[in-house]
Amino acid sequence: MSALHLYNTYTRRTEVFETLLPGRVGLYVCGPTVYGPPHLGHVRGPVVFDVLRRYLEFLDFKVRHVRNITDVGHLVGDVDEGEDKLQKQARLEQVEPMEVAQTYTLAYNEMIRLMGVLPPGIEPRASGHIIEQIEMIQAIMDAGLAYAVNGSVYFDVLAYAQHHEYGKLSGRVLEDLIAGAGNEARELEGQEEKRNPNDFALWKKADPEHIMQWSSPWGKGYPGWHIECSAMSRKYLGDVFDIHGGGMDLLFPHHESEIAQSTACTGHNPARFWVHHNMITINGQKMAKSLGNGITVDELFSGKHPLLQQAYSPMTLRFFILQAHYRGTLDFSNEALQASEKGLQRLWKAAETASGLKAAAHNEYDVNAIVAACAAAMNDDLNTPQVIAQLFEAARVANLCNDGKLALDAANIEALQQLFKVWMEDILGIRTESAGDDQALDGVMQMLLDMRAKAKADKNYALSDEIRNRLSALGLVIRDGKDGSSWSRN
RNA sequence: GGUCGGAUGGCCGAGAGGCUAGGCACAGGUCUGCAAAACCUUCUACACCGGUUCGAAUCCGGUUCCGACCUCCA
Repeated sequence: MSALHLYNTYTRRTEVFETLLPGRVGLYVCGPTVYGPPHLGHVRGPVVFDVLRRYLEFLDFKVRHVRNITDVGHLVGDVDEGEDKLQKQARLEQVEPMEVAQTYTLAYNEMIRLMGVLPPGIEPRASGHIIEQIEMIQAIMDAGLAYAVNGSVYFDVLAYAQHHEYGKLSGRVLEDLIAGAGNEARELEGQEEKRNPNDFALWKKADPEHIMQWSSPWGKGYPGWHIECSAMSRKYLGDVFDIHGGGMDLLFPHHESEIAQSTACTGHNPARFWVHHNMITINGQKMAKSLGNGITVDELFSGKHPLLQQAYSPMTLRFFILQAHYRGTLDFSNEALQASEKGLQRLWKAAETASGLKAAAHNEYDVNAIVAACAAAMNDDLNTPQVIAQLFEAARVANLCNDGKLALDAANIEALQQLFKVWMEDILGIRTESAGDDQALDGVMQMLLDMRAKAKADKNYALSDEIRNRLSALGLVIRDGKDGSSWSRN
């Protein structure tokens, strides 16, 4: 494909990506609710949309990337009678809600930074945009599509549905929702206040003991979950913007409600493209805190979890995520992670090999064919697995050339080097993790390698083996190559 | 129960009417004091039953199994 195509959940079709304004892209992505340590599932979205953002920038778009932090507003919804998620956690830990939010916001950002995710241009917090949310709620009320009851405000789904489609994004039929509404599962707090069980909260009245609360025209309270994204995306990207992204589990009710809120307020679906990534599963099941099968990112990086056979590096995780298409589920397993780890190392080595290739007078391989294939794959709804397959083809070419089995001229060698730089590093964001940043250690290791080389030259194998074995016991592996030895942490 | 999506070789995962996905593992080879590593080569699969077609993993119908959403969720 010669132009970027994206699957639009709203239309259920793959469409040519066209921007509202020439050369500019407004991209809003739903960020995490920061009430616990980030797990594997939290990290897929940031990586997927980081690659989208990088690719858009590669295509010379100026991207305004907004990713929010939800630090207020989620209702627990079950036995806790609408208690705010953040507040609940805070009570357990005996700290301020904002302290909890800050702790996990920092943890989240640190984890994805390690994975090479570029920071968004704007990272708004829900708690910092209460005024905007109140204004938006007021506008929806002014439009006659929301009502206040006893200090809370609810969105009037039935009134809205008279003039707009409700349920299109998530493929839901309102009649079915109404029919299913009587089910036993719907015992939400405040249900008796609603005109219709499908109405959702825009503003919730807070009890006096509720720590997180703000003044509003309807009394002290706090905003509903869905309104924050509507208010913040509108503030920074306008009434209508190009791409709204998030996980598929947010389709309903979150994104459906966002569309309803924005439409009620501005008359428009806020996003031209709705892009959703699929879930990470473990043994075929969604990873979720409530299911107790979550592995935190920190546990993955340290290897400290019963399900983990070893630690996996941040780039291994990134590579693992990108080896699957973003709209498919991705099943976690040690075997799969280990396969990614090895494949990634092969790519890195090949990139290094490519940087040292010597040009031949004639040429036997057209590297630009690989480049074209990479572009076609990305344009086809971000098919990163195919881009990676092309990178492995490039690795093969680099290795063959290095072995003298394939001739490349200067132009093609240059193209090959650029291929790794542009497609692997810049666009997929896969960068080398340096084995040791410790210069002293590097120096010591080089000294030992030199001494061992001398021992080998003297056929003193007892000594050379001792050096290798003792380093191995320390977790430092020596590999003998054709052009000398190298080392790495196991 | 409703809505939607899946079932691909030992594992992970692309593709989508005829043409190699790719990675990992396995096997063979090159290299090597030994070992490891690295590199090259190889391995031909699409849940089941019907149908459409010159031709189906890919389209249609049915069956079985799995998952997601419908309630907070990346």
